[in-house]
Amino acid sequence: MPIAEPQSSIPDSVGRRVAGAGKGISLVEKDQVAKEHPAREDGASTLGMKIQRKIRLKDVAELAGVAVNTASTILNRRPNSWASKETEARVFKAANELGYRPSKTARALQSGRYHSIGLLIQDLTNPFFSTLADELEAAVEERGYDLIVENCRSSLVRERHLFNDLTDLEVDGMVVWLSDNSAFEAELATAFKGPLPFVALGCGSSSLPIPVDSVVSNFTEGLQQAVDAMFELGHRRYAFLSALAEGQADGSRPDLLIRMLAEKGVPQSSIQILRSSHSIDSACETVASFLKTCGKDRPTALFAINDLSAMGAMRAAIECGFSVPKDLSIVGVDDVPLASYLPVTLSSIRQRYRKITRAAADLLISRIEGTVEDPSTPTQVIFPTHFVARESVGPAAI
Amino acid sequence: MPIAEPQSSIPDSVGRRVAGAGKGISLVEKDQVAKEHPAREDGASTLGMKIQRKIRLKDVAELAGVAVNTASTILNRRPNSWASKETEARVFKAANELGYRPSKTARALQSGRYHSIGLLIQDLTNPFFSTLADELEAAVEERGYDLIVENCRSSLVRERHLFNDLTDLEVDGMVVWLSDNSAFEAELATAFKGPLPFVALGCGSSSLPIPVDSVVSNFTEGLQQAVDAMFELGHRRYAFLSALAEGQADGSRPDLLIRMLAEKGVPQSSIQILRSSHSIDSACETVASFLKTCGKDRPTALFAINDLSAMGAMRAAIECGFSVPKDLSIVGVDDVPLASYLPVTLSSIRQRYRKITRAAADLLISRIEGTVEDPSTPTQVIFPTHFVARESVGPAAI
DNA sequence: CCCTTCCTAGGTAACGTTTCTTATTTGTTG
DNA sequence: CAACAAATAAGAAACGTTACCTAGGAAGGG
Repeated sequence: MPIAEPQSSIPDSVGRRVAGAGKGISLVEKDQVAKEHPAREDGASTLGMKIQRKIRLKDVAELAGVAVNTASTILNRRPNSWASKETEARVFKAANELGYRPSKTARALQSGRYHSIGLLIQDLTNPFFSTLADELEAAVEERGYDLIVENCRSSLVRERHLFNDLTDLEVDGMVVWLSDNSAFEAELATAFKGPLPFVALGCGSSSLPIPVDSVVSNFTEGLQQAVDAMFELGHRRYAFLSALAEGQADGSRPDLLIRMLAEKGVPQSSIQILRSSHSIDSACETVASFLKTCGKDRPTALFAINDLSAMGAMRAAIECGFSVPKDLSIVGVDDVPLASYLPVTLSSIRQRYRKITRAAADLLISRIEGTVEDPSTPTQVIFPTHFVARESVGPAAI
Repeated sequence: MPIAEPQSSIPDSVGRRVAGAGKGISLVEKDQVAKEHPAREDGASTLGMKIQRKIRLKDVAELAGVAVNTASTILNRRPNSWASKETEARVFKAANELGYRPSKTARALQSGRYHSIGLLIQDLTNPFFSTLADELEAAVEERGYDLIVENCRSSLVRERHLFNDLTDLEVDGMVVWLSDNSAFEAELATAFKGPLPFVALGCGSSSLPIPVDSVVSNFTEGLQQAVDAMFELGHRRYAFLSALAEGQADGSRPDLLIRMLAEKGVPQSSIQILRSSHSIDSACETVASFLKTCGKDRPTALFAINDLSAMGAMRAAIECGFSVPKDLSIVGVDDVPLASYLPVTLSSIRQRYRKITRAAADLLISRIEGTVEDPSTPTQVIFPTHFVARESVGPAAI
């Protein structure tokens, strides 16, 4: 509700729709009044009913008997809002009576500010990203911004396209979760120097930092906890369900796992790297066909690159006649809300959605509003991750 | 890529970023050139690097040696695009050299068209809605529109607020999936007469039709199939996990179930109506506390209002020590993609996402573009639903 | 009593497009 | 050979805001 007088609240919003009917100002009836301006006939709804012309600031100003800029100043409560109390009241009254709603478009065109921020994600149907979007929306809305979701729908070319045309998206800033920050190293650096503020999100390991504003989860800690726990449970043969290509996720993750397991004396030959795309069906297929062919030294534990893949893997295991966790323990990444509600609850490496989105919103908005101390150096925020054990892990079968 | 000459494709998009550097037109360096116009200094990135002023159509026109409107006409390939071949070529060349990107905002302000449509949904974190959004986005994008997701985040007041301020959202049309179409009857009717085209989505039963453009799933068929199947499996005591209030979902669903079961001789006293909010945790709690207290004539089958609730219910059953489907069979609604990948795959009443979203997009866009035969009468599209049996249902335990 | 200063406004020019109307050339026809 | 139509282009006015600058009157100080 942009229009609200300090003291009194505005009339109910349904009332606004029909207000002004008696004023002869904003309604066009049949078509007797219509000729004063060749008003866009809106095509639809041309049968005997009133169609309402857009109410402009000018209409409000006229009704209140002031100039448009005066009305603008008052309605926007600009600093140095000099207007007298009575004028102010007249303007608010007129605005409410007419049901004035400012045009965001005109505002944006003039001011260059959009009051919205964009979020670039891989795949909205992945619960991880939809949760992220949901949280981020809440975070930016608190601060007066709308969220525009840019969904790549799992297409890498769409991702690159959207990222390169970032300034086409008319927003004040962007939050981006790329499939692989290191694959976008050059573009990230370029974009950081560009006019559009943005924050890169991601799930990083020691290969960090990337030289742009960013909020990342430190994957190392959570993975270490998971590895410790799995080793403790007796697992000695592992599978890692990774992305299709190196480029489709933080490429260091498999290496990280290999290194951690090596420290415990697990040879690399006991670690199977599986690759699938990020969709659940692809994960399921990949794991199923692996389980059917891997013979006697089948892994007893599987790490998946995210929870969605982990779910696919779990399904594959079950379909192949294995029981989770008795025959195969499974660990995901993200800890999506759903993980703890599956029929076999999923163990996962938790990312702090809420914290990540709040931090990203804070960082981005301070960048947008110019309240950042040293604009030339990137700010990096890192949040820890940790392992959450649930039903999907158990002791290794001998 | 809005700017592309019919024959030749545009230069690579990274190149565009720095193109024009030698022309002395669009770049401001250090701050020697900067005084000709008090250009918005973009706060960020003020250290010795070039910041690029937005390239306007005017710049393109100047470089090409034509008037702005000429450039506009050419770049937009307007019908009656009279311009001579050479002029056209000059304009395209200039646009590509400068990396011109039209301002959507200015375009929208002038033309009143936004080239985007909005989608109003309850809860983006519900896989049903995120899938719907994903599909709808694909559908409208094919037809040249962007999708703007308006997420109510499960807040009914937000829903009503957003719906009432529909015209505030600057889009060419809306697709809305309300929590309960019948609760919005008056608003829907009003909005249908309003200037903004919209299509109502929903899951209806015989209480349809609603008198606005709409695309609905006929819930009756799928439910009938499910009821038949469950009865066949021997189930005689049922639970229905419904929305918190009548107003939070199609209110006729419980009645429908009761009626169908009555036809089979199942008395209403054998049907427990449970109520929870639409979140998975709420569903889980509700069902868990019900199962803990329901004593000996515990239902053997549960219908949930949607798949998310069904998952919550399944988890509740498991946590209470029951096995699905041995002790309790569970049926959801929606058939979200995830349903068939759960460790215990979920039986569900399938809605045709793809068809629904395509139909909604077609209908809405024909409305927007004025290609609808009789604009005053609403069009209604109904798709069938059907029952998909999976692991979560089985024969009733005696 | 006049010159400043505050208070309260209004005027006008942007913002970057599209659209409507007008003007110039060139070629064609009666 | 004049008049008229295409063809090609430009001019100017919108679209609905906000931003910057100027102006009138009242109060106050010298």
